[in-house]
Amino acid sequence: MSISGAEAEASHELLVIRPSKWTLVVIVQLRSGTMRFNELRRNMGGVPQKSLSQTLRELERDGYITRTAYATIPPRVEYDLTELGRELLALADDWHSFAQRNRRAVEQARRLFDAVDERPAY
Amino acid sequence: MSISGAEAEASHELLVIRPSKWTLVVIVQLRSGTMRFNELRRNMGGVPQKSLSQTLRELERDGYITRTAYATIPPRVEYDLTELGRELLALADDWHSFAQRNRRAVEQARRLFDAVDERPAY
DNA sequence: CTGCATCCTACGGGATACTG
DNA sequence: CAGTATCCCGTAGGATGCAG
Repeated sequence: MSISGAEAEASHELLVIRPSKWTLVVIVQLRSGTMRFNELRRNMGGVPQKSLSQTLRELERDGYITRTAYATIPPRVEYDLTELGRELLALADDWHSFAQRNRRAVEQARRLFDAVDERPAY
Repeated sequence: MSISGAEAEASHELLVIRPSKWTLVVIVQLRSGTMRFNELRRNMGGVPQKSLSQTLRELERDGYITRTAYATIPPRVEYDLTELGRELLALADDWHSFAQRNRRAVEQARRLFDAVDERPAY
């Protein structure tokens, strides 16, 4: 399988792998099951309501999560991963695993790179 | 393995999975081996020089690619994947594969979602 | 050929206030 | 409780011109 092709296609495909700041955080939060809006909000630290709403909306739109609203007072909305969402979760885990394994190496590489103040003729 | 934890930690980890617009495009371009600057540029479509430079610099800094400059006239610079870069390439392939498999499904989900103009009480 | 410097615009995303 | 509306700002990133 080769990715290289028309740049438009490449860009298009790669768009899928440039999630917004909070998308994958939501995905991993829903790992253990159903969650409500403010429940997510609390568990995700300082995420603004606007960002969370937008993220949830887009995830629902793309079919990664479901949204179930109950017409009670007070209102109550539950979010869940779909099958597709669980696949995305698997990918997120892969990335996280990768990041965990190589965090030190990358930090070290950065320090080395930054230490070379004599970087001539770029 | 659980991702959930302090939000700061989660954010930090997830930073690694929010590459810039061109990072993964470069990575997949280097799949087949060494490439020069303008060679990359041509194969990547309309990428501005600035963006490509920045991307290459950061990838080098983090240890994903190597940069070899030859002091010839005209100058010549070659880029290559490191071992770490190849691991990143593997992840990129996973994402691409995922995107390929589910492109239709996501498009369909979007159409369905957008078709519901009666979405009350969000 | 391989970059850097500059300018400019669009957009993500945070803070705050308000609503059903 | 679960959002929307508005404002504001930093930064990504595109276009252009210049340099070694």
